[in-house]
Amino acid sequence: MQWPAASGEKSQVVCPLDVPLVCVVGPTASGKTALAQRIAERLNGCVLSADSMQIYRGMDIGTGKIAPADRTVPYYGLDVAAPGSAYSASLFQEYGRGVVLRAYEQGCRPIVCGGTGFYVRALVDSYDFPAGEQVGNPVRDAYNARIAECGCDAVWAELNQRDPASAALINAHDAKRVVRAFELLSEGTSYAEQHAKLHAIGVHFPVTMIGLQVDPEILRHRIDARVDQMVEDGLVDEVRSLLSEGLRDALTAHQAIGYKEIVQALDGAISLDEAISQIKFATHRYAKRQRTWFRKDKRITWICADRDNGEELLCRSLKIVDTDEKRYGKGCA
RNA sequence: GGUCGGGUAGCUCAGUUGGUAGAGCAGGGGACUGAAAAUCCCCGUGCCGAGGGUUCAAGUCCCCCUCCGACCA
Repeated sequence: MQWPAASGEKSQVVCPLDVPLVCVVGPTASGKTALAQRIAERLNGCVLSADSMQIYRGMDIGTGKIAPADRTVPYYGLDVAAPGSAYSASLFQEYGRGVVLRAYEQGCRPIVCGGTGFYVRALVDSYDFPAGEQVGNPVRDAYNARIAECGCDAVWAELNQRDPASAALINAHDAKRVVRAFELLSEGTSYAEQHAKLHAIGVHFPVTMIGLQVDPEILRHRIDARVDQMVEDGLVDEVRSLLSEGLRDALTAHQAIGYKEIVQALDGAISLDEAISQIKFATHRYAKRQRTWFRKDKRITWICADRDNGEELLCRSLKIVDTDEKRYGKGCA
């Protein structure tokens, strides 16, 4: 996997900014939001959340969305979509890039707060998503139905007939990607073709990436405490009210950790205690995947957030931002 | 005190007629171009409670001890 060069290399920059775009990344419960907000306060900026679930209106407690009363700077990327709608990385790319450019125009510095690695990359790197039906894609529906009927392996075998290059890149059990491969074929491209571009991806915005690193054991305890707090704060009621708005049929929102489990508890399939412990375990695994995703991005400067020491984290972050700006400034001159 | 269960991987447990152990969960690692909090791939040595005995060979049979649970007193 190739990663774009450091932000200082201007030649690759498609859409140059005056200064690098600051991104705070890291696993869930690492303290991204608090740090991003503090940085935004200092830099006279705003926060752009890059989070596939906080994007949904009404999903507040379970996604760890910062409460309106606690917001000290303008926020973007929250409550952008209805929970029933299907959002995506490409929609976020379009939205997020608009936010970034508008903010710079207005002299407000956006600070990206990213939990969804794919969204951050779609925003910041030169991903080029092919055109096609975004919602209610008939190809997607058709192949999902086929997989439900014949099993994923059989449908993968069919893909292997039509497009062996793509099939070779996709595991025969990976239903999401098998379906996506057929979608891409219907759009005149292929999974293999798109995948090949990964190795040559450039940067769209120059970035300063700050990663919050927390010892896994400490993070696990923090997650558990946070889940208990969410339940105390009324997660069950939130899910109940989302159900009345059609959460059950929501393609994406229904997959959110903390929501799908509570839905099961409300249905009586599992007890509330079981749901709570499942939410904790699912969140641990999610944090592990986030760690894996961000770990390979060499642009990230990691800072230790084992302890909740906001001032220290802010100082270190501002230093990183400052250093990067100087380097970038030099590159431009 | 007596009877019966049971003590095997961090947890819940499998382990066939004796051939030195294996699942699920948890955990770890990895992949990822329009669902990404999704989806998928890889990773299991543990005094088989302690001690003794039978046997070429014991998690598995016998004895004894110990701990937990249930029942009877």
